[in-house]
Amino acid sequence: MPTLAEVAEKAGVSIATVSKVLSNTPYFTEETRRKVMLAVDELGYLPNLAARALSSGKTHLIGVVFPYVYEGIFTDPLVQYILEGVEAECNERGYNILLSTPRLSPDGPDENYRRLLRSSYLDGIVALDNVPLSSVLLPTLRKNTPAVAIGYGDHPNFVRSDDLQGSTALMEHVIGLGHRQIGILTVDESLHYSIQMRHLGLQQVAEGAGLNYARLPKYDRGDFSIASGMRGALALLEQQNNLTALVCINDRMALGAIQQVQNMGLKVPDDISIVGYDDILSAQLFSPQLTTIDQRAPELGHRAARMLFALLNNENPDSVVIPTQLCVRESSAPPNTSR
Amino acid sequence: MPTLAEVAEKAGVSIATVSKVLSNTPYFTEETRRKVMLAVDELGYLPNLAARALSSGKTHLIGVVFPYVYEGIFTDPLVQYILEGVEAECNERGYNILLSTPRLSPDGPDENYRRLLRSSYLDGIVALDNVPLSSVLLPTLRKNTPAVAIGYGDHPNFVRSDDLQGSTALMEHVIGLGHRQIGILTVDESLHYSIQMRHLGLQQVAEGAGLNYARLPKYDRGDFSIASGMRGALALLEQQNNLTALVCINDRMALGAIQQVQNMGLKVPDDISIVGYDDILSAQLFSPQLTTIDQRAPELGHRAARMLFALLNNENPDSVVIPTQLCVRESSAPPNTSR
DNA sequence: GTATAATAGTTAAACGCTTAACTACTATTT
DNA sequence: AAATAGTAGTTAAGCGTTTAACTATTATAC
Repeated sequence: MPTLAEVAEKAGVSIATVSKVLSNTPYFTEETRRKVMLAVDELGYLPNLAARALSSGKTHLIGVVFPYVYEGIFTDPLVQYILEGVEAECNERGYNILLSTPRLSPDGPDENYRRLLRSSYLDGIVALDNVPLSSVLLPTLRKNTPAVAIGYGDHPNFVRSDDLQGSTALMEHVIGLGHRQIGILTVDESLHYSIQMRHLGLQQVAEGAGLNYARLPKYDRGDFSIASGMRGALALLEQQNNLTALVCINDRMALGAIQQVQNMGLKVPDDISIVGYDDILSAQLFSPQLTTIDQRAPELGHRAARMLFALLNNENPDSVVIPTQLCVRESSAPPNTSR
Repeated sequence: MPTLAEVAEKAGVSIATVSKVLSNTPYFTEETRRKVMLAVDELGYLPNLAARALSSGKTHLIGVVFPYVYEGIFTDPLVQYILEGVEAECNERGYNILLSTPRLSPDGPDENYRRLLRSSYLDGIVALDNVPLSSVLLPTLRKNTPAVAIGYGDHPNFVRSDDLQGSTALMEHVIGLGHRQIGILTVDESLHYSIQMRHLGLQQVAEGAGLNYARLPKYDRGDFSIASGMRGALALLEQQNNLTALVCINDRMALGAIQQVQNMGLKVPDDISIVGYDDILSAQLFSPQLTTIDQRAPELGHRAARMLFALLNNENPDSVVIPTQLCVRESSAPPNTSR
């Protein structure tokens, strides 16, 4: 690979001149600029990014961090959409994405990740930070790396979906339809801040309607999977067979629940309403189409990236809470009073 | 951030000694090693990756390249599974992933990407290379960057799914059920090598069964989307209403086709069989469950990454063709002779 | 008892770029 | 006419590592 020195020699100028011409510094004649560019073209010169990074302290590399808290994180629609959004913003600005998926433990993220964070290799970081187990962003604060958290991690710059508003809207929809015998399918909330917020929304609305939330039939040993949705629906209906609605903490569990109750000979929504959260692709394809909450995940990625670039620009962007959208489809209806 | 020099001073040895101790070179006393490690711990030293990259020429960064040929590539299940597989292998070895999504044009990939490739910033590259429009790997050959292609791009090291075998199995299944009035829903094959191979498999089996493949009703203006599957099914059935089977080039179009024929009052598979290709998540959730081909995409990612590490290790790995698996589910059945 | 090999460390060059500090010349102001 | 400001380019230091080449000491062989 040709270096600046070779370009400089070919163009008959100094190394510094070439460097400055390439970075568009003023004070050069058209003639010099032309000579340099010609030499660059002829040699096919491209800057060595490592050298540039060492010298300038800028890598044009953005770390995008998804803690690896369960198998197959890239098949998580939230992760996909965030990536989509961040990629678009970075591409537009000529930044590259370094994808990092640290393994978490109570002691914090793994060694490799900590090394990366403090290696001066990343100009900035966007991290999905929703896991109480350990924050992936704590170390950035110490080193003053610009960073944006997506979620509820304790960080000055964040973007998050309004889980409270979303779950409130979802529960209001269910209760507004007239349901009172409601089962909840969820996961261990200690794993996820956003899940805690969703629970809070469900609880507030339930109690506003005079229901004792703590007493509602609840299955909380799910793991977001379809299979666990099936198990959960089975468990709840065996426990109390007059339930008229199941509220699920995510779409995949809701889809599992629908399959399970259909297998048991019940009709959705005639015999039982089932609602989810996320609005994944399958939610619209499934029959019946799933009533759910669209959390506008691509927007999370876009906003987080734009916020990060504002930080890199020494601006002072405001944190953002993005409202969700209730999608009423076929899987929810008023309770069947004849049952 | 502390540097080697500071560690060296604190430990009372030279910079070179610290560097060598850290990279586990032999010939040091236990005493020296201990002193160095102590200083490293006390200062919280972490190597500057840019400096290391410049000096050693190794970045421990693997480029993972997905050409951005359509909106929302990260929601493509093939991309997800490949990423999943590559990530697992890289994480195990302490390598990081640089995610690159070049925009393609007939002149080749975009400027940014070409710059990246030749910047000495990547130790190796795994690229999804299936688009005849332009190869994303051509430039790597010139620079001797170790690279593995996933797909049919013209490259000495590749991993690919056996699309010919997969489409052969799919068509044999349909014809084996007794179908002869078969419609094809597909996309413009000039866009994708793998699609060309799938067509070839369909054609060979069809002609082996005495059908004139060129004469089969065909809709080839799809774009992989559900919506285009609906349009395609409508177009074919309007053209010829005695079709007993639709073979779709991917699952999303198949799901669209099923919805469309159901809207038209037909039953799947009683009135018409519909099969897809890919085995996406929704394929198993949809009702009826979709008969399709599982191309074992995660395996593609794993194998490609392992192949790349073999190259980095100066070994000479063989290219791989991975067989697919036919998944027979509910959406296909023998033709209804009463129609 | 000397040559050879192994061990334990140091010195200094190199990687390729950016940029502060400097020189030299020309144009403008007072 | 001298001082100042603007333009056009060069010199050289510095970024933080790695590593070849070197020195010095100790152990082993014959």
